[in-house]
Amino acid sequence: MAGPHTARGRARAQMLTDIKQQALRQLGEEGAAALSLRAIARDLGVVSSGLYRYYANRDALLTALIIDAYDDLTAAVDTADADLAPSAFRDRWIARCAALRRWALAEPARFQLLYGTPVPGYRAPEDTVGPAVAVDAALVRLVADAAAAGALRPLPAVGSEVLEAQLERVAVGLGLAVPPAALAVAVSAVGTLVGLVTLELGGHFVGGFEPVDALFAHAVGDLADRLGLPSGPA
Amino acid sequence: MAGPHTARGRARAQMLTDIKQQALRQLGEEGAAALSLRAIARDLGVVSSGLYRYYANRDALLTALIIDAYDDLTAAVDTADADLAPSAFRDRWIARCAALRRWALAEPARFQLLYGTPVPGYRAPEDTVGPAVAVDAALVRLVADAAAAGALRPLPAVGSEVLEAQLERVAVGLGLAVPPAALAVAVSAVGTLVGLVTLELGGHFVGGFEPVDALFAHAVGDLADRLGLPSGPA
DNA sequence: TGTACATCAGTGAACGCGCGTTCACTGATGTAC
DNA sequence: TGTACATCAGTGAACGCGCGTTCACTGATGTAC
Repeated sequence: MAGPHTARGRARAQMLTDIKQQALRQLGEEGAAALSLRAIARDLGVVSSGLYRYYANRDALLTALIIDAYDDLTAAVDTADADLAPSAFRDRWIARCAALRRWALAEPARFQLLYGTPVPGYRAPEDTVGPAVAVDAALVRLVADAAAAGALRPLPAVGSEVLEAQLERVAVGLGLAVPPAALAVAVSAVGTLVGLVTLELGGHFVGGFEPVDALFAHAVGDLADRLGLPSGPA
Repeated sequence: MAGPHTARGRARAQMLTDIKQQALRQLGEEGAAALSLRAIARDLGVVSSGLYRYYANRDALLTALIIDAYDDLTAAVDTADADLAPSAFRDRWIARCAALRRWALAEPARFQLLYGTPVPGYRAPEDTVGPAVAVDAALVRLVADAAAAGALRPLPAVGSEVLEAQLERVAVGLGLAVPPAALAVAVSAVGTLVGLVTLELGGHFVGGFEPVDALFAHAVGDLADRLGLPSGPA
């Protein structure tokens, strides 16, 4: 392995990102299933077999793209409320949810890569689990913060021992202290966000709710209500 | 056109469904993007060019599969509460939501065909809009029935003129009388259902909430609470 | 500083495969008199 | 009921295209003495 301080090392790093960048361009135009190493090589002015110096095969490239996408989405969600007062939990929730949608609309193909139909013949390796969970964690963390600040409305128990146990296990897995009932709302909130964005990207709202902004904002506000998030210090 | 009472007519009808059936088998094994006319022909013991007597091209077959899938899903949802008392709105809601999930888990590829990543290069024609809307209508209709029976909790106004106008337009489009605020909840409920099922099919709950039954039931119950649906005559 | 060797990026040809769609055709089924 | 013609299902060959991956190779970049 050449270090990053040799010309080779720098060229290699550049090429790795060039490949991903071209892959993303293709992804945006044709969808993940049509992602082709030969087309990427063509666009880069390189012979297709040359790519195997950088990625072991097509699946390895897909995995890299998936991990990058999770990381980007997590970062988008996590930084969305940077300008808001830490105690403005409701506004922060809204900002984070909106960031998820904004990212998805800006990068539909990458969103579909994460939450759409599994790519035929591709099986996501373990490495993608951590980055995938980080997205959920970015939303749940806010709820945990609100809980720590005593800013969550007390919710009725979930009323299912199985679910209660699962929720506790997941909270531990995330390393976050969230009351089970609140976590249940947060997780199904992730479902709502993913579902609404999926429907929007799939054109299911065309002719009805387009633009979807108002519907999405209402749904997000509703979720905040269920969590009992207060607007903050005003 | 040979009528349906000639040997040719019957053979033709049979072949049309045989093709779809083989297509569904392939869909289940490889995903929609990999659907191939040649493979279907091979499975049917027919030469690939022969299929063009039945479907103008690959897209036409995809369209037929999509419409069938919407129709099946709608039927599954619509008949899910047939055994329940008409006034047991809450139980009926739960039954209908559960039917959607059950159908999706039984037919994951067909669900993804409807709500997953758009098939590359395929543009859904207008004919699919009606069947797509029918699924939503199957869920909203129950809410409309509850509203007509005075069984919906009065909800606060949605607080957005844009959204209010959209909701009214959609209600008219569906031909259903639903208070705007309740329709907003119902539509975002569709988002929640699609999102949770999408996450489940994508393996996002593995190691956390599997089996997802309890989480799903809780989310559906929560939605019923927001609509204020009563359990019925007890 | 200069030379000998090792590393590795990128080439070009090849393997073996798959696809959608068109076209002229043969032979069986259906229709009209 | 029997014959002449029209319809149409299915054939087989072909067009033109794309793909992932392997392999032996050349030539430039890097390393160790």
